[in-house]
Amino acid sequence: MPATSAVLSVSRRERQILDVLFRLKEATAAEIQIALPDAPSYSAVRALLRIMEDKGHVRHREDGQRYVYLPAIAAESARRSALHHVLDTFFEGSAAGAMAALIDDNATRLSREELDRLQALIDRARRKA
Amino acid sequence: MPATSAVLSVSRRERQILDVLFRLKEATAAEIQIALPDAPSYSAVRALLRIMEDKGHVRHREDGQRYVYLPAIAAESARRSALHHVLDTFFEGSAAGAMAALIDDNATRLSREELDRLQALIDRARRKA
DNA sequence: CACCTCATGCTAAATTTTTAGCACATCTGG
DNA sequence: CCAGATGTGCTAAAAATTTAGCATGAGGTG
Repeated sequence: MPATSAVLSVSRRERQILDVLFRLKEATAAEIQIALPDAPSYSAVRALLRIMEDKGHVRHREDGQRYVYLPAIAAESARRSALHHVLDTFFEGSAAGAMAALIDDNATRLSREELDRLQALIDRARRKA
Repeated sequence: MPATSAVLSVSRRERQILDVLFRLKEATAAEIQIALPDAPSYSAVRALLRIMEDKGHVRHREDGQRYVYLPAIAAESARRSALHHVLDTFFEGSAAGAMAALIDDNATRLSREELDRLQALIDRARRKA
């Protein structure tokens, strides 16, 4: 269930790494290694990160003497892009369709607070419509 | 912005092909080729499809003498999986958060009918909650 | 200071993906 | 019946991804 950026040119591992970074906001190579499915070697992770930095997919800041990596594209836009991709692929572009699926999904479990919040958003959208 | 199945082991092209198949429901190699970003050769597409069929990612039925390919996993579960992946990656698992993002997104544009439909779903969820 | 740990950068090699191109079968139209 | 389109299967090679492992530097400790 890959689902990351609009960048179609990321390899499987790169995609996984990006996913981890978005989830964690930022992470060291070691942390990424742990978070990765069927974890590759530490060395492999570092190599990947270096390559991805070249390509501009990630960047890093130095903390003491180790590197802490961050996604290079704003979480905001990556998120929008990922959502739209799912919409286009599975819901014929319909946001409403996707939301319906989310609400219906048992695993979702919306709390009363969340429902209120959604309610408010819908009311607002209605006024604009 | 890849976003397909839970199968982490798909390559870039395989993922793209799966995306196309989910979007189109089913397609011939030629149709897939056209729909693919920076289209590869026809021959390449067919080879990929054969490999993916081996791996069990797609299957085909015969129409006359050509093959029409379909995703091997139900759109339903692929969809759920893709949505959850996006949720986990970008919204800390919160469906409500994702929905909020969808509603807020200018590109979304919910019609009055859709709003009504969502409203109904929310009401129903509320009763269950 | 000598040593151990934990970083990094790099290169070279293994593995996977991706591609092209042949050989062969079926259908259609002249 | 033959030629041209279109389909398939397959194999081999090119390209890209992914991996391991070495050399090196900084920090901390007995």
